[in-house]
Amino acid sequence: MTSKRKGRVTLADLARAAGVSESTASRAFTRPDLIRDDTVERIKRLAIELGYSVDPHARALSTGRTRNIALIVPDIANPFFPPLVREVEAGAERAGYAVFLGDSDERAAREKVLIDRLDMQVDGFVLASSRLPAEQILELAERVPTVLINREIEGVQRVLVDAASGVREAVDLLAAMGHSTIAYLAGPPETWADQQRRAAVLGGAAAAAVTVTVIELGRPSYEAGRECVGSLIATGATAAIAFDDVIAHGVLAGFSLIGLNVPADFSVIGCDDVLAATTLPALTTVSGGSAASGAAALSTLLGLIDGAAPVERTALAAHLVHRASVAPARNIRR
Amino acid sequence: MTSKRKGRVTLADLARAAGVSESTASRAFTRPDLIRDDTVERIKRLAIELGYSVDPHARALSTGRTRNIALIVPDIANPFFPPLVREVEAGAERAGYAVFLGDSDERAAREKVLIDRLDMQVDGFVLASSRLPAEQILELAERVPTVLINREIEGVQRVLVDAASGVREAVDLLAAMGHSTIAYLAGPPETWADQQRRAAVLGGAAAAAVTVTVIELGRPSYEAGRECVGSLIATGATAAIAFDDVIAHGVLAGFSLIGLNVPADFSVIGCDDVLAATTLPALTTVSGGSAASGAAALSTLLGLIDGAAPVERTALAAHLVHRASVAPARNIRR
DNA sequence: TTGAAAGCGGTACCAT
DNA sequence: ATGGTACCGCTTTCAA
Repeated sequence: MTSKRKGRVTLADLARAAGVSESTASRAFTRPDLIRDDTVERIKRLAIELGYSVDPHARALSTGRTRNIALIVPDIANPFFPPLVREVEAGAERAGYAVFLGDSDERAAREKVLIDRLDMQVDGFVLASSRLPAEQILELAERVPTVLINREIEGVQRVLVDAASGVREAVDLLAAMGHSTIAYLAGPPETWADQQRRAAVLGGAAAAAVTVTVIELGRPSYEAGRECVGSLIATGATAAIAFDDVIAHGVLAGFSLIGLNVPADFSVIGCDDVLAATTLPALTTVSGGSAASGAAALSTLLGLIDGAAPVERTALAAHLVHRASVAPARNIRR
Repeated sequence: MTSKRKGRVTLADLARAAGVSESTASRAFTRPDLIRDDTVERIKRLAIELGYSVDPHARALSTGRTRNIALIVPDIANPFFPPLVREVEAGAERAGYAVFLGDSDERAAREKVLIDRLDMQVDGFVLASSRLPAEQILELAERVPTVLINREIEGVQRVLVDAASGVREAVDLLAAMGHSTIAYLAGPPETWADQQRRAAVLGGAAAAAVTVTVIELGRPSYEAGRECVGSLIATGATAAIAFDDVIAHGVLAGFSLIGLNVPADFSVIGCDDVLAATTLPALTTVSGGSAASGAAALSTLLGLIDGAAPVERTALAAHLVHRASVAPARNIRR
């Protein structure tokens, strides 16, 4: 029993100083209603004076509750996540929870390892864009409170950024602008977000009678966007909807590099609205709310932890934000 | 004693199943060298079979070590931090540590609260760009292993991105390009990073005989950068060095908005190199290594935790990365 | 309203 | 090489 850090003040010390039993001292914090007011006050005063604070481990060992939660993201460097993390963080702090952050590097195996390491140390999980197979998530969720962000699994609490409606708007806008051939720059096909957006583009295009070519990009990145411009033009499309803003941003750069003008020569629409108006031209995008999804997931999780049965599925409406990267069609090849 | 989650397998269960004492079962994991090889193997196999895993709280309570660390940042949404977080995260996982993330929202008070909440739950802290008064940091550091990033306090372990040399290069480049009047777009004056960069600009300018005006911007943001362009031009400067890339990016937008061309009409240099070549024009910047500082801080912290006495001060050299936002001077006013 | 004492799940010292 | 057992610091019956 390696004694802990420095001269930590324990509950026993506090109780002795206050001339009460440990039970009473403990209750002064956990069930003050059971203790005489003046006693409570005396103990609390003494606690501050002596610098006492409860040992979370000891408490957790005895209660089984940790007041910690875990947030797992596939890539903290992807601009979609920082605002989400920020909200979870802020909300957790308000509720008196601390948060473990795990970065799975987009790999299911790592995600699993992170979850296992954290499992016993938290009261619940928020899994953002989880890459784990559904069975594993189900198994986890029935054992410990778990909320998914942008992953759809029946029976598991989840918060979904419903980009579909916004993507429809995007397709309709392009159609209205005379774009009869467009492209969808796809994200990781294993993600719910891509599946949903892809379906929305395809569905919307069919309804509006526009032709769409899907270009697979793999890991969504600025470079991938920049480099796909050649094949993009080759499809004969006059406009593109990208899986996310990062890709769209790259596309913007790609066009600029070859001397083509967006939106005059080609229209581009992104998703997520995480770059705000910081691109040139300002990116027209489907705004869903990275931050909002974080906030929603957190409150759902807190509800779950407190034994409530929150809405199992929360859909956050997304809508198209018109900025400057879309204009009427005009054939760029001559 | 609210029993913990579901039917957790405890060490006692495992020991019973293996027909050994708890001591032996425990040692199979912590000191396998003390136990007969076949016994160790049998216990470990059984552990997997039964789904046993040690309870971190119980272990922490008894050993005083948590295998957790805390990372506190002022704003996870500031692009300087995600790569840093990523590195800390990755390194921690490799070493078998989990990481708590705290976002102080640039406020010392919140930072203090976060630290207090996490204090007992971690083996050490990494404080990035801490806003806390030096005494508080010193007090913390002498009680628990602590490493600072971009904060200079004698006696406390720290990792510093030494932008000075890179900033000098920047000033020299501008001078060589004929810019005789430049501006420094300052960051939060209470941060070490700003103090250091400001001094480097001022010092470098004096040495190169160029005039420099400092423009105070407060919280560094894209908007602040975009909006300061007017006053920037009013100073008569023909080039600017910004506290960070985010501000520089805003400045780029500001110029574009009023129809001025960077770098033809005005040269801009950033700091941190977190936007890579994603701006238009690609931003010339002082590259310090957000990621590198995270990695360095983590290994320093692990050293500290293991009782080593690592170098107290690690300076990461920064250098100028030439991209496209700088060109020879040319008076923009006529 | 308060106290005594039995855990919570491990670790590590002291024996054997 | 293994076992017995006293903690680690707190919560929570059960009694008084």
